[in-house]
Amino acid sequence: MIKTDKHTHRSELSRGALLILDAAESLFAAKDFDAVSINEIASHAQTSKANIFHHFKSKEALYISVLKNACERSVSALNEVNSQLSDDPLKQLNQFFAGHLQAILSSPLSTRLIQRELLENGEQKGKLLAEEVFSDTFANVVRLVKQAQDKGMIRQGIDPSLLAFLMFGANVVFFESRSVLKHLPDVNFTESPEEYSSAIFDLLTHGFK
Amino acid sequence: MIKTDKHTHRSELSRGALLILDAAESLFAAKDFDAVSINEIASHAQTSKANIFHHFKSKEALYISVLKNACERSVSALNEVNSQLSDDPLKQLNQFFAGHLQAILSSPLSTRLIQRELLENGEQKGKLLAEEVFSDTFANVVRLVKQAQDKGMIRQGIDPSLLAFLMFGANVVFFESRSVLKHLPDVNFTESPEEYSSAIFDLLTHGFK
DNA sequence: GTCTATAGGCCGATAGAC
DNA sequence: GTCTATCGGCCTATAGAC
Repeated sequence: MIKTDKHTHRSELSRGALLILDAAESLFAAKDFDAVSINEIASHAQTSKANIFHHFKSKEALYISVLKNACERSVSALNEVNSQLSDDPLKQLNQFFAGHLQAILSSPLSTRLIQRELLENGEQKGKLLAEEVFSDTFANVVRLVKQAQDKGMIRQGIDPSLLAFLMFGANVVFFESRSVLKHLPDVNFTESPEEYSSAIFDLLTHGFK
Repeated sequence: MIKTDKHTHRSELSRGALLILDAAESLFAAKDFDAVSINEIASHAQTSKANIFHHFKSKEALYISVLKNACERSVSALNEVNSQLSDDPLKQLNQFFAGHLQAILSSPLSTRLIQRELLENGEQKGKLLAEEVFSDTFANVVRLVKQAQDKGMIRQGIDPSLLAFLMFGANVVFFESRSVLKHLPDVNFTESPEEYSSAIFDLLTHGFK
């Protein structure tokens, strides 16, 4: 766990602090840590700079609160996806894959925050992110793959973690690349995540051969 | 083209300027634009702050020089990969895929720079990046897929650009995720890009079924 | 809890000597 | 081309009134 002496969960924060947290989230999601000033957050939250330092002991502490919140929201969104699955392991996999992409796209702020954290601080905080954010969901998908494998619906030669990784990866890359994808000729799937999901899943299922 | 009144190609730069450029590249690759100060670049290049402003008209101009250089190096590395291919379209695809991952991993500085540029400025500069960096290489791979499709080696239902995208994406995500991947249990492919390449290509070829 | 005012530091960029 | 010295500005963070 990250250690912070102040409250970090939304439920423990006062109303004023929540406004600050939300303003900070949208700004930290849009721009790098250093590119966001406390003044800017203050004016977005319609309060004063000093008041931010009253609620959060430093700029970094505020950032960490924002990040933890985003991680929690992200994890719980994925748990929700995980809880609404059918019985057929293959269908489960398909549903999870589509749901994951939807979750990513419907909370672009959290996604961007985590993505940047991975890019800038991955080498230091990779372990933390692995354990607190990705581990459970990833393990669940790996388990799904293994179940399907046991029932003969996925061939034995497949490495479950590799398939799981590629499924997550396909979604993440879609999110990351949209801004450039839409300017490439002959790319038709940018505007339709559902089509993308089902086309990728079909490709992974049957291969291109 | 980005317009810059100063020289931006390495060959046009003096020795002093090159030292600055290299120092700047390693720092800009490691940290965000705002997190790198001219003072820091100066001390890494063993020169003075003022001298940097003598060679580059602003911090941003220096950053753009660094970025353009990285893009050019990245493009030419991929062209090299593209030029060493066999006749069989499918083998070509496989070779390109493996070569692309190798190229990414062997120039992590350029890769990180471009990745960050996409993350931070993708919405504005997505078109520029698409046209100047990704377009040609992407088109080449799409063409490879179509050739293989014409020869019946890839089934007709496959969208060539989708397959090409997933191949690039699989490599990019591998690069991005290594710092967290290596902390996930049951993931064995992190340390071996070659294994990863061939396993993914096999998965894409035959599917998991 | 919220404010104004300000401390103290580092920033990008410039002037001008050599 | 390279340097030292310096400017004006914005930054995080704090002091202290209300």
